[in-house]
Order: sequence, then C-alpha cells, then structure tokens
Amino acid sequence: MTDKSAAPEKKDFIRKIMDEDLEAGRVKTIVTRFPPEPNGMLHIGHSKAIVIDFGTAEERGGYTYLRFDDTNPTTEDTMYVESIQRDVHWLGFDWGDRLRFASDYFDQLYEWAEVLIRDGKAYVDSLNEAEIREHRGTVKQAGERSRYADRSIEENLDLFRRMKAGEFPDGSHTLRARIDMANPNMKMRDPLIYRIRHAHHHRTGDKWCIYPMYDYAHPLSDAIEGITHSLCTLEFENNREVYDWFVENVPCNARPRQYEFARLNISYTVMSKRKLLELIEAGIVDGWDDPRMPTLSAYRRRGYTPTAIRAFVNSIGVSKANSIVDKMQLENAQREELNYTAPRRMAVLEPLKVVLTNYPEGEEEHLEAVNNPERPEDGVRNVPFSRELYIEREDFMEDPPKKFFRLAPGREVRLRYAYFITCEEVVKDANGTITELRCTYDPATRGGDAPDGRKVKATLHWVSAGHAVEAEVRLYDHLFAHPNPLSVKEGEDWKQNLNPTSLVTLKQCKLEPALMEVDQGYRCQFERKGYFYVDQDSKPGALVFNRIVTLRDTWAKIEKQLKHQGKL
RNA sequence: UGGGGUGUCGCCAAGUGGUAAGGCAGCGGUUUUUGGGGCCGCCAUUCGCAGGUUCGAAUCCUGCCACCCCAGCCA
Repeated sequence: MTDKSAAPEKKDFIRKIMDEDLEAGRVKTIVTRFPPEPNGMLHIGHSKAIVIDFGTAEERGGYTYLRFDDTNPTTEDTMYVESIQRDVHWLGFDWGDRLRFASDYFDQLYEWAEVLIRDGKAYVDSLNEAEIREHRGTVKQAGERSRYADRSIEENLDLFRRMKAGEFPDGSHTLRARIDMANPNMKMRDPLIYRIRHAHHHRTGDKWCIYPMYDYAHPLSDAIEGITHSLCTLEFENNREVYDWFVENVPCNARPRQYEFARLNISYTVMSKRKLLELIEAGIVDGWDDPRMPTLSAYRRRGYTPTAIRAFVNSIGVSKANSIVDKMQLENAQREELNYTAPRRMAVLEPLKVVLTNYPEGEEEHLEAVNNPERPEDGVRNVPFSRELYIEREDFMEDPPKKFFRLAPGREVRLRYAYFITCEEVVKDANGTITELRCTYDPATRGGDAPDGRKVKATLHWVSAGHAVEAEVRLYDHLFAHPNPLSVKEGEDWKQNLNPTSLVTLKQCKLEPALMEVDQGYRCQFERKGYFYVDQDSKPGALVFNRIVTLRDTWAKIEKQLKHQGKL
C-alpha cells in the first residue's frame, strides 16, 4: 500500500518557499516549531498545524521544536503540557530533545528588552488599561502617543528594573516598543512588550512578576531556536510586521520568517477551545474526549487512527483561503485505511430471530469465513451456525419496495459464508411487532454457493443465537444538524441546532464468538455496518464498541430517496 | 472614509500569458458471497464581476463586488 499519510506530491506554497530558500542557500536546514499555548486540549484543527510544522521539516531533513508558548501564567497549566505532548506523539511526531518553553528564554528576553530601552526603542508607559485603549485610536483613526513616552533612557531603565523587582502592582506600568502610533496596522502602534503580573508561573514559579507579550516573545523565541520558517494561521498576518520589527531591532543573530496559512475547519462541528468548552459546560457532550468532539483525545477514543488523520490533512492541501472541509473527506481517509487493515467480523446490531425449520435441532456446524477479503494472507476463521440465528431487523421487510432486495416473505437470500435461506413465515406478537422469522435453508448451498447456479440478490450477515456474545454498541454521528453550526441567525444560539441522533446506544447486540475476548483498542469492521473500536469502558463480559465510521451505504441513499418521494 | 488577506466545479485544491490537474461528494456502468471494496466512464467552454492589453488572459492592467482578520496589559 502506498502511504497516504506521507507528504503530498504536489507542493503547496510553504513547501515551495522552503525549497527555494534551500536552493538559494538562504537557509541550510529547515527548522520549524509547533508552539501551542498550554491552556487547552488539542483538536483536529491543530493536527493540520502539527502535520505541516513537523511534516515539512522532516521531509527536508530538518527538525522541529515543540515549544510551549507559556507567557501568560494566569491562563496556563501543566496539565495541558502533558496532554498536548501525548496528542502530538499519538499523531506520530517526535521532537526528540527539542522540547522547549518560551519561559526558558525569559532571561534573554529580559536582556533584549533592556537593549531596546537603551537604544531608545522601548519605553515604560504608565497609562492605565483604558487610557492605553483610547490612545491606540481606531482602525480608521491614528492613535496618540502616551504622555509617558518621552522619559529618559535612565528613567525607563530604572522603572523597568523596578517593574521586574516587583515594586509595582499589576497594571501600573507596561514596557512598550516605540514604533508608530499612527501606523495603519494597529499592531504597530507601540505594541506592549511586558506587563506586570504578580502570578505564579507553572515553570518559573515566582521568579518573575513581569511577563513578555506574544508579539515580543514569539519572534525572539524563534530567533533563539534558529527557526527558519515560523508557520502560523491567517489571523497573525497583521502581526508579521511586528514580528519582523523585533527580530530586526534586537541583537539576535537569526532571521526567522513567518508564513501564514488557513486554519482547518470541518463541517458539522466547531473548532475553538472556547466553544468546545461551552458544549461541555452545557452538558451537550460528556467531556473533552466524548467521541463526538473534534479533540484529538476524542478521535483517539472513538477509534480514529493517527495515520488516517495525517492522510486527511495531507489530502486537503495548504492555502490561504478560509474554508470548511467536508467531513466526508476525513471519513474517507479513515475508511480507506481500515478497509485495508481491519479484520471483518459479523455483528447483529438490532437483532431479529430467525428459526430454520428444516435444520436439525441441537445440531451445530462451523463455517469458514474470510478475515479480510482485501488481504487473503490474513486467513480465515470458523463461525458457528445453528438452527436459531439473528439477522439485522432492517434486513427484512414484510412489504418491500421494488428496490429492496434483502429478505422478504417467500424470498431467498444468502447468509454470508453459510446457506441460502427462504422466508416462509412471519411471526408477530399481539402488537403486530415481528418477533421471529421462520425460514428454510438449502443444505446444498453450504458455504454460500448454489450448485445449480441459482443466484440471490442479497447477502446478509448473521450470528448464531446460541453462540452470540452480547455487547453494547455506541453509534456516533456528527453533533450538529447544520454543516456550519456557527451560521445561525442573529440572536440564535449556535448550540441549538443539534443532531438528535449524534449518539445512539444499542444494548444486547449479538456478536460472533470470535469477538468474545477482544481488548480495549481492538478495531474491526462489522460486515455491512461500519468500522468499530473497543471503547475504554469495555470489560470482558461487558464489551463496548464505538462506531468509528460507517461503510458507504447505497441502500441508505435509496431509502432516503424513497422516503422523500413518499414511497416508503 | 484605514490597513492586511482571500475569491478557480457542491466541498477542498493545482494552475503564475499558450488555451482549466487531482482528491472528496455526486451520477452512470461493470465486477462482487459486504447494496462494502475494485475497475471503467461522466461531472467548470470556464476561473467573484465589468472593462482593457494581447494572435492568445484564471494568469497582465484598471475599476468594482463579496468574504475574513486587526482597536486584549490573550495567543
């Protein structure tokens, strides 16, 4: 199999820039970084950044830093630095000994801030938060420099050192770059470099009470690490000018460049930490790893594979246009892999009993079933067969429409790897609910072929009643009913438009006995139903399976059409 | 009456003056003991719109339109 999770052969604009820089000798090794802030869980949107950051460098023999952007002690937590590392590893990337924290550079960053002051390029401002906002002007109006901007270098240095020494309360002073309060780019209007925060930092403890801002810390951390290509998302385009200003005005000897690409959005879900948190707090999902969430921990729990996620990311390309990728594209990547790797098993999710009236009572036999038709080398297994079986309820219709060619009264179908059976009688209870089908089987069709060349139009999966293993099966679907949950009318809550069947839990499903002893983490295809994964809640004797993704289902499409036309 | 970006098939996305790649979805057919999968075929005379330059424009020029981002002591 060709590795679909490998780099795309068509180069995107970032890969082109890297190769040009290499060829022109502007850089000799590609060095990138993935810079998460440790204040939340990673979601599939991040996997695009991760795959691009690590992938582009790796392909070119370069390397990547995993750098936590921990410049804001009030929102960050070590618990996230662990979960983020686990997720990046799970996706299949390794940073070797290049784990870093922006806080590792606090001393250097501080030194360079003093250099900026000495060069007259930074000053201590003592405006309060509201005043700073007012002085910044608006998007269409120039700002105005602070009345504190003209302090002497000595005074600035003294004030800054006392800020560092903890002499002032939070918010009383800031260090700002002296750039241009009238710049049409708001980010260039004397951006803040340091703010006072008497807060405990998860790594530096109480050493600091001033913390650098992103616009200052990020470019210079890149410079310190020798990052050549600093890749980020579109909303930072305006920050690039500040990025360059700091790199050029501080005595670092590196020249990293920032490039921006569009972040990943997927239909039928939302992709921001804040909104995901809202879903949890509203009780709409069970937590960060609820399999309906787009977090990496949720995909992992649901049963998605890291290789499929990487293949998906590589399939969508890299560009600068905002977009929402069809979730089918992700599902396709997962099916493509599992079709090749997942063993096939039979499982009846919504059982309907079938009694073979001409099959001897008390008898059983074992029939050979292929493990994976895509890979004959995976061999075969034996599946027990007997007089009483279960088939899928939806595989029988008493009064079938033209296009339904599964089991119906008087109709003959094949039981996969077993026999042809014909439905002779429908048994119902007092409410008219079908409780049992009485059928006959043709002993000559053992294995599933008729010696007389007779054909059937359908093959059903089944499980022998006496041998069935019971399990709980959780069928997952997208959480939202609308492809773009956020496109709601004014005043409407985006959390309203939910898919009522995003989770359907089925108990007492009937599985073939080969599934009896599977462990957590086991993945297989339930024939004709989809790909499934043994959930972490699963225990021997109380198995729990998650549906990762369905199989493509032509009948479901026809059924939907028929219902739409009122013919069903 | 600011600045920075983006607009190519239903959804992604190549293309950078020589006459619209590819993937996903969809639709036919074929094969098939999964209505799965495989295989074959169809699916943009047209590139946000309007002009212009050119033998020739998605690509160059001009004007317009739409959408996204920027006024955190967040990142």
